[in-house]
Amino acid sequence: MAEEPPLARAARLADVAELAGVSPATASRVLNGGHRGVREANRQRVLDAAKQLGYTANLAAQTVARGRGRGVTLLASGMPDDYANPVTAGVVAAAQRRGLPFTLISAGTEPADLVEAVNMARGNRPELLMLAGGRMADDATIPDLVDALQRYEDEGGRVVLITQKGLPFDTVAYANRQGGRDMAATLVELGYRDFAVISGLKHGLTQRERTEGFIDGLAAAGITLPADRVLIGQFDRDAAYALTGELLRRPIEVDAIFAVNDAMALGVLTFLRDRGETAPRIAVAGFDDIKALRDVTPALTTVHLPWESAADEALRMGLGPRSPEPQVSVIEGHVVVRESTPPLR
Amino acid sequence: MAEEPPLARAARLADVAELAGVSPATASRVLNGGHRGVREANRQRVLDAAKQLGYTANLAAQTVARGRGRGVTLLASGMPDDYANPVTAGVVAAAQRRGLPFTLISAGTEPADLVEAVNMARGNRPELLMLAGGRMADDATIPDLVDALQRYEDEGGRVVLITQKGLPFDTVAYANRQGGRDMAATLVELGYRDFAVISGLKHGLTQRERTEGFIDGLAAAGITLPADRVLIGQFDRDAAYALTGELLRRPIEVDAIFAVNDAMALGVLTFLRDRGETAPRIAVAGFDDIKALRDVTPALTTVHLPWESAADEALRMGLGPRSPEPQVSVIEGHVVVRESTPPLR
DNA sequence: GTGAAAGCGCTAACAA
DNA sequence: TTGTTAGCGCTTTCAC
Repeated sequence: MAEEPPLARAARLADVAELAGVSPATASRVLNGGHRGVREANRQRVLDAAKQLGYTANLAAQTVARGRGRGVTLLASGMPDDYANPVTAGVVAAAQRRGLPFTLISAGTEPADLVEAVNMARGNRPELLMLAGGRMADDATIPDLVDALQRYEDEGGRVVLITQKGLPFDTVAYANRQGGRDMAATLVELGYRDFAVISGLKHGLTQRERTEGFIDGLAAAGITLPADRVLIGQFDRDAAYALTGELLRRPIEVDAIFAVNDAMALGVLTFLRDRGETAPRIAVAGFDDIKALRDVTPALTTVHLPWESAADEALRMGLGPRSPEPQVSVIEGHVVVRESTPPLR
Repeated sequence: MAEEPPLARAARLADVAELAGVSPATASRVLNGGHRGVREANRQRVLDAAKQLGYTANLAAQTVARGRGRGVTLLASGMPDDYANPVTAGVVAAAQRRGLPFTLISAGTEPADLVEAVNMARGNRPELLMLAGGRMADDATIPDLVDALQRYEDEGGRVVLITQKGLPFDTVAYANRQGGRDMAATLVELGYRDFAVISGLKHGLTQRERTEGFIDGLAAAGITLPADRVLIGQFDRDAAYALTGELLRRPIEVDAIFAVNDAMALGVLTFLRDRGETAPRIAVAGFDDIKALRDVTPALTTVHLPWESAADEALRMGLGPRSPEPQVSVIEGHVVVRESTPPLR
């Protein structure tokens, strides 16, 4: 039985310095500071001492001393859902590639939660604060949000928005309207004529743009989509499932359904399957091209979005020099046709 | 044009105190410290001042002053994959429920990465450090890992392992062996006789236990599984896809395949579908019951694991008083029979 | 190249 | 109830 060390304390920089026989300043220089001038001999002793003591820099102390923490904090609204949030995955990967400490803060779903989460994130003083997630067009908390973020930038932090177009910060946005339009053109070309759209909450910007783009695209092909063909619910699979049922109960012809995201498309697909394949098979298209759906049958026609490069772009923006005007980088997707929308006839 | 404030600084506690006309100590008491005795009048003034200044506590400074940070840090090895890591999701949710700041650190896939990540996490001095992810039985870095974690506990931090059974720390483990055994019993009962197992890396503890449990279960039913019926590859979908092809190329009878996790089962399912449904349909079973697969066809028979409550249990352990001996909490799953394993005949 | 010393923003004894 | 005073561990001028 070894003596139980009753209450060890973490080794501090001072301990390392002492053991190495140098000053804290020197130890700091070799352990953290840019590899400036420290004589090789001392350098080695410090390194040895650090290893021997199992020294780990106290990041909090560094943050205090330096005035700003290292790393990226991603604020994602809502919980990580089952269809792995591709944005989060992309950012984690991108941050990892650059060796940046990554912190995920997930805010609740209420708009006010976001503001609160931003303030909490501010507390950590990360060098880059990224916000991801949809936003409501009529959100009353936007001024507060902008205010909090603005404050953060004024304090020297950086802010990058992903998906949150229209706010005065560097932004990576997806070409939602364009994608919707392209999808419409594609489906028309495949021979479909009677459409319905399964969309999310009325005021959500993302779904709204995708829906509008789709309608535009149909219009360009000479097709008018009656307003009652756009069904609205939550932005998720279950809502889509329910909405599809509602849609098919109506006495109308539908040969293709466009869901504004893949999760919802999955709901549609599942509903269609559950009710049994009746003769007139209905085509389904989504938006996002999330990987978790690649094994679904039938394979889903959707708008592919390059998540990884989008995340990379966001980091590039946020880590680069700050530009006087907010930059907006629009990421374009492209339609991928798969089995869920077979050519008609 | 408003004057550009050239270089604002974040409001500090001292600023708030000054504006409120009280001492920093008092301000600290109302803003952070337990709601102790502060005269209501002062209390209000501090609150007002804070709001007016847009004050956010500098968490790093608090951590330094208090000697320990608040919140939970989850160290997940590997990247968040497409089949949303259920452990991560569970912990995020559980932490959120308790209002605990949550940080996710994702380590690389090499064992050595884990150790490094632990040291990095130590730097943040979180009150609770959780490790999730599989572990190799023959991992040479285990002593280093244990050492780093031990150190952390000695310094006053808490460590909880999820899934990493067998290390001297509080642990939440899954009843892998049991689940495998139950699955075997279930399949036999359904009438299956000729089995194959698609498993992951030979030295992975999780997959090994599940495989052994399955074999035990078969044995208990009087069935011996030839060693060559256990195919081994990576712990993921793609490997399973390839292994299934390899398996079916052999001149043997197989009427059911047990994959050691759902992601792999998905690979099996997809391969089976891709090659076209030939007459003798092969049953498939998985393990985990991840939600992302709930819409797969045929619905997957699998071992359900209660992720949410497991995460809750982990937090409960880690946040509660430290017990002299490491606690191990075993979470049991149960077999859920779905369409992928129809009763034979 | 190296060290002394002054902070960074906050908390917590201890007095008052 | 409130303020004073030391720190917490680290970085960073600024001399030497």
